[in-house]
Amino acid sequence: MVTLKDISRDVGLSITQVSRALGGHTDVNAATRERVQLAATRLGYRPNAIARSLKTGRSGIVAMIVAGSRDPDSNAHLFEIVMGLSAEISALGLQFVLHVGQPGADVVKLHTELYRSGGIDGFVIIGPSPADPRIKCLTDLGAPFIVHGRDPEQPHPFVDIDNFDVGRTMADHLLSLGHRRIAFLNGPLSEFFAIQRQRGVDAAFAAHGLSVDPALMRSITMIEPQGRSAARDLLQLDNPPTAIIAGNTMIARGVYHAAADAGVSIPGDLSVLAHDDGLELFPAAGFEPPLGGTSAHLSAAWISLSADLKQIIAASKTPMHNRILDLTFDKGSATQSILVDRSMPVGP
Amino acid sequence: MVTLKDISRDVGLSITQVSRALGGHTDVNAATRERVQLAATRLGYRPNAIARSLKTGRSGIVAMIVAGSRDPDSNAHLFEIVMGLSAEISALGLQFVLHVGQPGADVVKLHTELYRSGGIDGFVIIGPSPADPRIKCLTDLGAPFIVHGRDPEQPHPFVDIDNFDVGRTMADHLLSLGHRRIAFLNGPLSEFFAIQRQRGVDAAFAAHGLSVDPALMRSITMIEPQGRSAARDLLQLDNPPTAIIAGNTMIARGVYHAAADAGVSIPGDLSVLAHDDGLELFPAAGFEPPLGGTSAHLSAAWISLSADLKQIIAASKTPMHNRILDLTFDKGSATQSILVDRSMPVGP
DNA sequence: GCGGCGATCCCAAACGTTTCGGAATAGGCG
DNA sequence: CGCCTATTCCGAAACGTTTGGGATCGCCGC
Repeated sequence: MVTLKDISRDVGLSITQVSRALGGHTDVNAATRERVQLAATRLGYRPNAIARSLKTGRSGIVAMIVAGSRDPDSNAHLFEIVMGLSAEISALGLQFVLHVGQPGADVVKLHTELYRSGGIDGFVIIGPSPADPRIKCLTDLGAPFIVHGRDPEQPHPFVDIDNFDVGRTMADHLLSLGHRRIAFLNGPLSEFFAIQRQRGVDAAFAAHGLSVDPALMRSITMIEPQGRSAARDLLQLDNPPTAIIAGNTMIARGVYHAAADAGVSIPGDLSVLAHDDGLELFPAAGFEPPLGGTSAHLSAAWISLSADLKQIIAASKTPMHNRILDLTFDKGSATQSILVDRSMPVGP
Repeated sequence: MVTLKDISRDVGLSITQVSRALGGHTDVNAATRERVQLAATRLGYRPNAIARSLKTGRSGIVAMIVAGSRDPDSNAHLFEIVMGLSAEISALGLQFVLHVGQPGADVVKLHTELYRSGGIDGFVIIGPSPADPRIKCLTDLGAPFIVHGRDPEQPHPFVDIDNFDVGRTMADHLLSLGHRRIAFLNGPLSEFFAIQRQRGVDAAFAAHGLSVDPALMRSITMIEPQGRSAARDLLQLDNPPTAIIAGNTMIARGVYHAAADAGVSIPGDLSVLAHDDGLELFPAAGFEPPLGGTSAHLSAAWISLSADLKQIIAASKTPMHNRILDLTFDKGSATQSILVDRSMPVGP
C-alpha cells in the first residue's frame, strides 16, 4: 500500500506537508503542490479510507438494514430501491452498505450494534410503520438517518410523497366520471402510506357527499398475483365495482389479467387507475389500454434522500428535513365515464 | 462512543488488559475477565471497527461492484444475488457492500481504487466473460476475490456449476425421447456459462450421431419477454421445433405463454425443459404442466462462495479454490416422447 | 538466600491520517 | 538594526485498537 510516508520520502517533504498539499490547503507552495501531486499519481497513491475515518470520525458509509426473509413477496420493490439508492449515494462520494440480516434477526439491535461499532455514518430507513422501532432506536442513539415515507407518531427527517393526495386524486377522478362502486386495492395497512391513501379515498368520497363501500377496500401485498386474485374476487361479487384503483402497477397488471380472465373489458366494463412508482422492472408502459393514475418516480426520491442524508451527517444537530415530492396525474385511457343520474351534476 | 479507555477507567485496569480480557487472551485472571465483560456490557461497549481495521489491516468488508445501468433487463437476476450473498456474508460476520457505479463508469478502475483505498478485504465477481478484465485487474492487484462462474482464460478461485452438463443432460433427455428438432433458448454467448451449455447441447447431439440445427439455437437476454418472443418466432417456423430447452425459468415462462398464444399444447405438441436456478422470485413451481429440467440452487452457491472467500482473505497466498456444485435433473411433466423411426433405437 | 517460574498485569509502539501550534526564512518598513 | 508579516514548512499529538516485550509479585526447590 502506498502511504503518505512513501510520498514524503519520494519528494523529500514531511508527511504533514504532503497531506496538506494533497488536501488543498493554502499554506503550500504552488510548485511544491504540483510536485507532490505528480508523485502521488506516479506512485498510485490512494488515501487510506480506514485511517482517515479513524481520525475524522466519519467513514463515508451509509447503511440500510433489511431483515432477511424467505418470503420473496416482501422483496418485490427492494431491488430497485437498493439499486437506485446505491447509485445515488455512490454519486455523492459516499458508500452504500446493504446489510441483510438473518431471517428472524432483531433489526433494531442490528442498527444499534452497527452504529455503536463506528464505521457507519448514517442510515436509510424504508417502509416505516406507525411508531416504528427503528426510528425510535436511531433517534435515541443520536444517529443520522433519513426515512423514505414517514411515521406520523414521531418527528424525524424524511422524503415522501403526499399519499393522501394519491388516494384522493384517483378516487376523485373516478367519482367525477360518475363511478360509484369504486374498489381500492391498497397496500398493507400496517404501513402509513397505505393508511394515508385510504384516507384520501375516503375524503374524495366525502367531498362528493358519498362514502366508500368497505367491501371494496382491500389491503394486499402489492404484487401481481395478489392483485389478480383480489380483482377476480371483486369481479365475482353480485354487485361488482365499475372501477378499480390499484396501489401500484404490479397490482394493476393483476387487475388487467383478472379482467381478461373474466371477459370484462377495460375500460368498457371496468375503469382502472393505478399509482405508478416509475419502477423500471414494473413499468406503467405496455398496458393496453394505456394505464393512467398518479405518478411519482422513486428515482427522484433517492436523489433527495441521498442529498438530505449527506447534509444530516455533515450537520452536528439533525435538521428536520421534511421533503414532500411532486405528484403528477395522467388520466390514461383505461377509464371511461359512466351514465349517472343527471340530477347529480358531476361537472361545471 | 464507549471505548476501551472508558472500560479501563471503570474497572481500574490498563487498556491493554481490558483488550486482552475481551479478546479472550490467556494471561488474564478469570475473575478480572468477568469484571471486564460485565463492565463492557453495562457500558454498551462495541469495539470500534475502524480502529481495529487500521491496526489489523482487515476491515471485514467484501464488495461487489456492478455497473449502474438504465437497462432493467440486465438486472433481472441481480436482486436475488445481492440478497443471497449479503445474507450469507453477514452470517459469516463480514459485511457486504454493493457498489453500484454510475452508468458508463469504468468498472475495472472502480475495483482498483476501492481496493487501493483500503477498507475492502475482498471482492465478489459475477457473470464473468472470457478474459474478463475485472479478474485480470484483481489478480494483478493481489486482491482476494472469488468468481461466481468462471473465466477459462485465466486461473482464479471460483464457484460454479457444470454448465456443459446442464446443456448435455437436457438435450440428451429430449433426444432419448425421440425429439430431433430441439430448440435452445440460451443466455448471452458473451458469458462463458452460455458457451458451455451450448457445447453440452452439441455434445449430446453428437453422442446420438446427430448435430444441432443452428437456426434453433438462440442467444437471448434471459427474461420472460425475450423468451416469449423468441419462442413465438420458433413456433412460426415452417418446420417448428418439437421441444424447447430454456436457459432459465423466466425464459420458460415466456415459452409457456408463447405456446398458449399459438395454440400449441405442452407437452402434446411441444416438450419443454429448463434450467432452474432456484430463485424465489422466479420459481419453477406454478408451471402447468409442471416444468422439468436441471436444477442448481443459487443459494447453495452463495454459501460456498462466502465461505471460500473468507478463507481466501484469511490466507496469505490465494488458494485456487475451484468448486463445482451439484446439479440435479427432474424430467417434470412438460416433456413427452414422440414417435421415432424404429430403425433408430433410442433406448435399451 | 537465590534463581527460576507461573500468573497477572502494564508500557509503549504501531497502523495512516489530520491538524494544532509553532518554526524558519525572507522581505518590507520604520 | 529591530520588529512585524507573509509564506512555507514541520513536529507531535490524536483517533481506538492490538501486541511484543517486559515488569511485578508470590512461591517453590535447592
